[in-house]
Amino acid sequence: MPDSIADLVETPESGDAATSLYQRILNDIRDRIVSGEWEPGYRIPFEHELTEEYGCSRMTVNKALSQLAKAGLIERRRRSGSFVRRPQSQAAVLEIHDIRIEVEALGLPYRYELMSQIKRRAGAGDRDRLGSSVSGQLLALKCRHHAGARPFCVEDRLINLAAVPEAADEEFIETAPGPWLIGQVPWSAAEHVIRAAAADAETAADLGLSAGAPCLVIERRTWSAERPVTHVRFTYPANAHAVVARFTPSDS
Amino acid sequence: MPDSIADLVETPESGDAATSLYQRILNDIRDRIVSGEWEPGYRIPFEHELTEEYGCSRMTVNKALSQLAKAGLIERRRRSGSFVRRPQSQAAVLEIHDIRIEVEALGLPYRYELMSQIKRRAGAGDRDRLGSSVSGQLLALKCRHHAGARPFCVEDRLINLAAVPEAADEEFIETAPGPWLIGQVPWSAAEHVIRAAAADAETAADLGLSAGAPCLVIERRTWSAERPVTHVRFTYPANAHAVVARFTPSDS
DNA sequence: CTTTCAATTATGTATATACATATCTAAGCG
DNA sequence: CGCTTAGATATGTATATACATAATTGAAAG
Repeated sequence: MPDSIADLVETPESGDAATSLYQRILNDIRDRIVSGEWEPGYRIPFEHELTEEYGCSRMTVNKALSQLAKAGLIERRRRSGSFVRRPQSQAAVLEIHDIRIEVEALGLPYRYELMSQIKRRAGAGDRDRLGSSVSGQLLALKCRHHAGARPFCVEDRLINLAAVPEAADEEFIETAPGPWLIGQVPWSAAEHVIRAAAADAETAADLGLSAGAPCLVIERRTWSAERPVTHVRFTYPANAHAVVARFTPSDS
Repeated sequence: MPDSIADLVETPESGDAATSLYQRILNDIRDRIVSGEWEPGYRIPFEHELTEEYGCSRMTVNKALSQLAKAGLIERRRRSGSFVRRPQSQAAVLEIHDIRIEVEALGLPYRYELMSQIKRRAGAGDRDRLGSSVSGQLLALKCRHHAGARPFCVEDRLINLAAVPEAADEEFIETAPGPWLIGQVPWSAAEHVIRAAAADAETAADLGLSAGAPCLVIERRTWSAERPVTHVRFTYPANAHAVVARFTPSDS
C-alpha cells in the first residue's frame, strides 16, 4: 500500500479518541517530520527504541514505520535504520466556491433550478458517497445552475438529515442547497475529488451536450464535527470550467 | 492515515518467487478488481477463506486486505466482510508532485520515457504559459509516464533556462524533469489549473485513446523567488486519475 | 408486533516469537 | 596491506494467539 501522503491525512470520520496505538506512533513521527523538527536525512529512532518509548511490541512499531515508508515520508535501510526523506509538498487549499458568484463573475445572469427532491432512507450507494457510517433518512437533490440561457452545471446532492434535520422542511426552490447549508451548518472538514468523465445520457441531456462529451466532475464531501453532512457532485461541460489552486510552502 | 499502498507495488522484474506472500495476495485481489472480474459492490472472500486458500495465517491475509482498504480499492465492514469500492484513484496530485510515487501508489510498475527535447528562444505562446516576463532561452520537453504496460500520462513542460541554467546540460533520459527540478530549485509558489478536455489527435495517440476521449488536464506553474521556473501540463485519461484534496478551515 | 438484548461473526489491533535478509564491522588469513 | 569471512544489527515477513469492536441475527420479553 502505499500510500500517498494524502492517505496519511487523518480523515474526518476517523476520530481522535479511537486512534490505535500504531496510528498514534505514526502520527507522532509524521508530525515531527512535517513540522521540520526531524529534517531530511535525520535518522529516526530504531524500532527497538520506539518499542521502549511506547511500551509496545516491535510489530506495532513496525506497522507504523512500514506505512510511513510506503507513504514516502521515510526511507528504511536494513542494518542502518530509518531516515527522513525530502520534505513533502503542501496540500493545496481549494476554495469552496459559490456557483452564483462564479457565474456572475463571468458577467452572465445566474439562474437556479430545482429538478428533483427525494427524501429516502440511506442505501448502499448512498453510503459510498456520504460515508459508511450513515444510516437513516437523507435528502437527495438534483439541481441545475444556468449561466444566461445555457446550463452551467448540474448538481447532484445528498444531505444527511441526521446531521441537518432542518433540511427536511426546506423547499430549495428559491435557494440552492449549497448556500443554504453554509448558513446552517459550520463545516469542519471537506474533501474534494476532481476528475474528468464522459457525459452519460442523462447528464448530456441536462447540459445540452452530446453523450460522451468530456466533463469536469467535482465531488465534495463535507463533515461537521466528525459527522458527514453532505455529498455533492457538480458536473460541468469541459471548457466551461477549471479549478485553480494557488499555494506557497509558507502556508503551513 | 493510511497507508500502505506501497506494498501494492509490483516491481517490474518481480516474478512470483521474490514477492512476499502478503504482496502476492494483495496483487491477486487487486488484479481481479482492476480487471473488472470483481465489480464494485462484490464481496471478496472473508479473511478465513483466504487463509485457507493461501494456506497462511490470518495476519498475513489481514495485512494484504488492510492495505487494499487504505489504498481505497476495497471497503471493510465488520461483521459483513470486505467489498470492492467503485473505482476511484486516491492519487493526490496537489500533494505529491512525483508521478512515480503516484503510479507506485496504485501498485503498478513505473516507467518514464523522454519523447522530445528542444532548446529554443521564448515565443509568444511560451509567454502565455510561463508568464509575460520570460525572454531568452528555454527548454521544451515532452515526456510520457507509464503505469505497467499502459501510458499513465503525458507531460509537456517548459523550463526557463534563465532561472535554471543547469537544465541545459541535463539529459532527462533517466530522470524525469519534475523530480530533477525539485532537487535543483526550491519553489516558492505554485499555481494549479485543473480542467477537463477532449483529447486532440496527438494526445490521443500518445495515450492510446481515441480522439475526443475525455481527459483530465493539470497545469502547474512554479516560481522561485518571483521568477517563473517551469510550466508543466499533465494530461491523464479520464477514469485513470482523479485529484483529491482534503482540508479544514483552520488550514487557511 | 415491536422492542431489547445477547450471541455470533468478521474485522481491528496488539503481543511474543521466529527466521530471513541486507548491510555494516571487525577479525582472520594470505 | 588487501581480501575474505564471520558476527552483529536492523529491518522484513510470517505465525499463533488473544482480546476488542462493530454490526447483524435471532430469540426473549414487553
